[in-house]
Amino acid sequence: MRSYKEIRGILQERITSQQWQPGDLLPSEQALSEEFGCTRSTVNRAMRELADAGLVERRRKAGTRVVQPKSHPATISIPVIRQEIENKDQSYKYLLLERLEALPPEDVRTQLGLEQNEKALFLKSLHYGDGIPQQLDVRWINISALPEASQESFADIGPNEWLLQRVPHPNIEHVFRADKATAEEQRLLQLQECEPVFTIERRTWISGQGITYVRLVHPGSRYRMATRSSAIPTFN
Amino acid sequence: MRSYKEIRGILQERITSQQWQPGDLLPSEQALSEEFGCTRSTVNRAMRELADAGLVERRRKAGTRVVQPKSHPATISIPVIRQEIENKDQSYKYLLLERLEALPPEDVRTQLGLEQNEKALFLKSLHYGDGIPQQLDVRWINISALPEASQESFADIGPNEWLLQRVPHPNIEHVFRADKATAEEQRLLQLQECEPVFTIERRTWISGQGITYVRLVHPGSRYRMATRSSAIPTFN
DNA sequence: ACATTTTTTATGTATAGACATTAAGTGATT
DNA sequence: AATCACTTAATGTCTATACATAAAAAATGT
Repeated sequence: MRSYKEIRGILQERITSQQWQPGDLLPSEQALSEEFGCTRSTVNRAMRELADAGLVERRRKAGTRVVQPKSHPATISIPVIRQEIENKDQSYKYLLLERLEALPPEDVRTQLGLEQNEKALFLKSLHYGDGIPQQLDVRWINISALPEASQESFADIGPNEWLLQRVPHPNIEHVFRADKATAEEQRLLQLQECEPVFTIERRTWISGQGITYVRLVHPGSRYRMATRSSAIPTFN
Repeated sequence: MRSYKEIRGILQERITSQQWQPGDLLPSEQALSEEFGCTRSTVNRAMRELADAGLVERRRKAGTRVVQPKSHPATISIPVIRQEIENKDQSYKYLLLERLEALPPEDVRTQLGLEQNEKALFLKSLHYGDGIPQQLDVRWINISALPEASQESFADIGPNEWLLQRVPHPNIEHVFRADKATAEEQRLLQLQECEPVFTIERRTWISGQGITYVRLVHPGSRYRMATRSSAIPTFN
């Protein structure tokens, strides 16, 4: 008797080995359940997970087809910078550079969904690994959504970490860029002439309400973002 | 009667609203099935999908707990550059700069898993949008794994696109970086002084056998990588 | 007090069966 | 040939039930 995992593995193998090619129709759940000697439910779960993984597409009545991918998937996990530094066995240091409540610029205001004259919390902080600057965090926080932020000094904990604890499961949008460093960035991050920065721009919100808008700026020579391993699963 | 999607939505709401906080134990499937008036299977599916999404962690006997996230997830889809250009309604042009079979450098050799004196196919190509260079593709292909590549001129189709069709579902590993441009990159991509490049490094393989190793080099000022929308689902 | 065994319990998986939903295919009608 | 309604086939979901498995908790023995 075959488990859904075994079946999923067999089907995946037939697809990646191109025994079944993009566009090809897979046998119906009915047919496969007979082939594998199990119920349709079991096959259903196997095929559903392959669909979740993007290997096949399923449509009622039309059946299940192997997908012709049009792009390469990549899933990234962006840890809090302290984690990243400590994982490299470096000493972590955090420095708050600026903290004030002010009217954000227009673009940030709309990103956070604030009123015309609503103030937000502005934070600028720097994170070191072994005494070398690794990340500049320039951030606006919506204090209407998070009044506790006004009470927090951020002297001892980075805003990223603080927010991750306080608002654990927001919606997120990221933009990644390679930028020329501004003069300030060059000074703060101790960059060499012409050294670029790797920028992560992040916007988070919960049910339509903006939480934070941040630019995480990294020295190009000291930062890389990598996908854990393979994109195609590798399930469990 | 509630569907697993409704239940999943209700549980998700209770988590994101922090009615259930990180570390909290959720009610058992049994208890929830009574609350929602359905069978345990239905609750199981709802909770399982929340676990897949990373919102909760489940362990036999111990139950289901809300996760305290330690990082921000981001899933990216990297389309073939032609798609990306045409989606912006720009005219696409492709130019093959170099094509030769040669011994790859040591690091590439190990990445592809080649023998000491095994040759590989080297390709260098440039992709334009509206006449402006957008991507430089510098690539090695394992011709032992893909003998057809030797027969392909790559005069009319980019290697990325060709490979996506030929090897649709490989394993993938990505590294993203902000780099200083080399002199050659500066010339080919028509970069300004000090303009950085956004580099995507990709390694693909199937069942241990290396397929390709590539550096996709983009002008920093003309490239951004973005996550589609939210990281936390947004399911179906 | 500590280690070992047993019990218990929540999740994990499978089954057999039912009905729902979607959309492809078919055939009749215009 | 185009449009309509009807049939049908494949996936989608749910139920009720059973047994498996992992690990926490309790009971037992030393």
